[in-house]
Amino acid sequence: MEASIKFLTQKLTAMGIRPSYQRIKTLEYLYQKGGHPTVDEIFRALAPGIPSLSKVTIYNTLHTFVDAGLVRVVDIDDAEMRYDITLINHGHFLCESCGTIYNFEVDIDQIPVQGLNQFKINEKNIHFKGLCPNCLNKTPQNKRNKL
Amino acid sequence: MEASIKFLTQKLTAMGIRPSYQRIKTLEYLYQKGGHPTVDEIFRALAPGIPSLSKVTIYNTLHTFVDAGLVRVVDIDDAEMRYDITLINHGHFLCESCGTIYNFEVDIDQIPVQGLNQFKINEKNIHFKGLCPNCLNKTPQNKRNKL
DNA sequence: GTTCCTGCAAAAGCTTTGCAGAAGA
DNA sequence: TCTTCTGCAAAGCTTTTGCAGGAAC
Repeated sequence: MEASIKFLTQKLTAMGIRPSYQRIKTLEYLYQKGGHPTVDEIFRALAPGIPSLSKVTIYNTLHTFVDAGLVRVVDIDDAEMRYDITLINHGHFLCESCGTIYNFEVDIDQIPVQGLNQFKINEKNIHFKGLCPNCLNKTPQNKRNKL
Repeated sequence: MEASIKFLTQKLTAMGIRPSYQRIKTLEYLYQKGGHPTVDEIFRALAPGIPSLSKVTIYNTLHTFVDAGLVRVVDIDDAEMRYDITLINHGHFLCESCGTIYNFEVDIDQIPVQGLNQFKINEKNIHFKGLCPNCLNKTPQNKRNKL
């Protein structure tokens, strides 16, 4: 996904978010990585380039992004929060062996549900757990230790 | 849901779990309450009846139950884990105003997904967020503060 | 100049671990 | 008796909060 500094700056400004260097770099990482990183992963990726960087700033930045609707929280992981910039309808698959989170396509609005007629739905999440193809091909299949 | 001491004891024994008083009471609470309680909620409910009870025991007990497949972890809540004894296919709806978690019916196996042909799926979760009817009827609709 | 942001330090909160005594088989 | 369970104390970890200096507008 293309993510020039100019594009990122404009994106932030358009959202009413001040385009600080830390925020630009965090947003850039989210676009380039494209996965579902934890705060710690983002921090470890950006820290070498921003020696003064604090993990608190990553927390602050992500909260700002979530409040602005720029990223979404993925709470498929019991231990840590994960953040996801892809906003189109998709589900998440957590491999219980290697811990990788995959996206898969799902038309969330077509899911037939009953009993929510009176409810106002703001957010729909779907996540599966199991084993990914890579781990299925390895034998024996060791269950992932909880980190 | 019926949950006599005898039934609970047999249930635990059948699962290979020693039917201690704490475990019976925890299982009884899960059956009677039927909701999606946190560790703290279970602890506060049982502590008056078991003065010596420790929260650690609730953690141990729930881990035992989860390992045995007796209950399921519901990770719709960012802050705390919730546990759910209903094992039939259903989704969870979190009201962002009052924090209540509702069940709703959904045929999870009928959800059309693409891209998971090579994956082994062990667990399927679906959770929505929004406002429940009770909170919709109240105006103004205050957004729930993060706890 | 004023507002907002960053990041250090510390605190807060949930969960896990180590261990000694108690309970169950 | 021997294994397993309970629960106190303490630690581990992620996340939040308070605050002073600094950056952005």
